[in-house]
Amino acid sequence: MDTRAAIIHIGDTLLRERGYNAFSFTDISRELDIKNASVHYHFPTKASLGVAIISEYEKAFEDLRKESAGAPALAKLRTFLKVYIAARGQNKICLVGSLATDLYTVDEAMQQALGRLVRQILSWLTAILEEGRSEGMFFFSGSARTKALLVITNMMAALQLTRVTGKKDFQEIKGAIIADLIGSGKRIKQKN
Amino acid sequence: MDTRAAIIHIGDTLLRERGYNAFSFTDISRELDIKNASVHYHFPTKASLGVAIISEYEKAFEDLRKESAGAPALAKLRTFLKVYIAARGQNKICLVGSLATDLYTVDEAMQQALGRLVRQILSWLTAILEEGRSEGMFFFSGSARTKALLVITNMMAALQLTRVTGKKDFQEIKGAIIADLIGSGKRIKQKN
DNA sequence: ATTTGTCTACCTACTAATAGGTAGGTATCT
DNA sequence: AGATACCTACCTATTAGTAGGTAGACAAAT
Repeated sequence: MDTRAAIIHIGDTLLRERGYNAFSFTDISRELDIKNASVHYHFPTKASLGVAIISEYEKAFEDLRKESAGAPALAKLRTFLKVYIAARGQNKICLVGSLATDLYTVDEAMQQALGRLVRQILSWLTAILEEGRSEGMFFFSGSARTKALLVITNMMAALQLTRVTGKKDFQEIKGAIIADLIGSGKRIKQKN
Repeated sequence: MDTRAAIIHIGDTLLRERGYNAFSFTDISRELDIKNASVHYHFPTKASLGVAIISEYEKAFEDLRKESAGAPALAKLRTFLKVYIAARGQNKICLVGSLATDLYTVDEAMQQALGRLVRQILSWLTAILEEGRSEGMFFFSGSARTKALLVITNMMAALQLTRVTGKKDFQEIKGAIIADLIGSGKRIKQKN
């Protein structure tokens, strides 16, 4: 693995484990057994590393979206949720949650990159939900975008909250989201 | 206002605006026009201030619970949600969300205090939901605790996410939570 | 074939600023 | 006299970041 990619990977890990203001270039350099100046060679500023990490997620989500393009909505949803399940397995929180907390302490370039990422994730999930509803697979009232906001906030904060309450609650939340969407409770569609 | 209370207040603000690792005793001392050593007089360590801030929330939630004790479940729910609405109005995130992000960078005493707070909030909301359901006011499937996890995660992350997507989305989420609970879509209760 | 120059990826050695925290002194009030 | 609430003055560690040097790879020019 090349150093630049390794720096991004370690930076991402530290960011989601400890938060943006709790890791330093020296933390990264120690992990790679190089000097902190060498990390600055690859990323002149911490903000430039931050933007690179966010961009990596934009790529990753774009890939997931393309890969699952032909699949049924439920499979797409599961692909989407796997991102958070994987994070929970490593006791990491989601990038968006981590950076939203520290939002006003980071560079404007990072804030803008984060905005792009959020819009991308939100539009993907909105499309999945809309598609699932028109397929008759998902049941929910209101706009697909609003439902997407609800599902994303559930998953985002589930990663944070269950650090305190325990991993079992994460499963609970994940299960409830899916059950609610596929209407396992045999709901009747409302007027409106 | 006495200095100790003022320190807690400013600390809370900074914590929820910028995150635990992005504020210092000097930030607080500047705001109060005293010296950083004077802040250390009231709180010997940063962790001790952190614990005091968390304890303040335990008290505040306890008070809210008592105050709303006689009210109907929907009124209690609104009282609960007001905490988050107020935060959104000030562009602050929730304490739990902020500290969960930085959880592994803070003192164990703070982690334990946060655990207590989370259990307290969760048990209050669970009781509200359970009560509302047996009153016939709220409709949801599954356990009240699971539903409480869903509502809390929605509100927690809504504060974070809508820093990026805009305040309107916060209203959207809040409205959807209430509509879902009171079953404005005229749902039919499922078997089980 | 060897010299030359350029590029990459590191290095040593440093800076100014800030962090959390401490020792010990002082003014005021009871 | 003793407690309270501040102060000055300091400490050590760490932060993000910089200046300038070097070893090795590679390609073109001699």
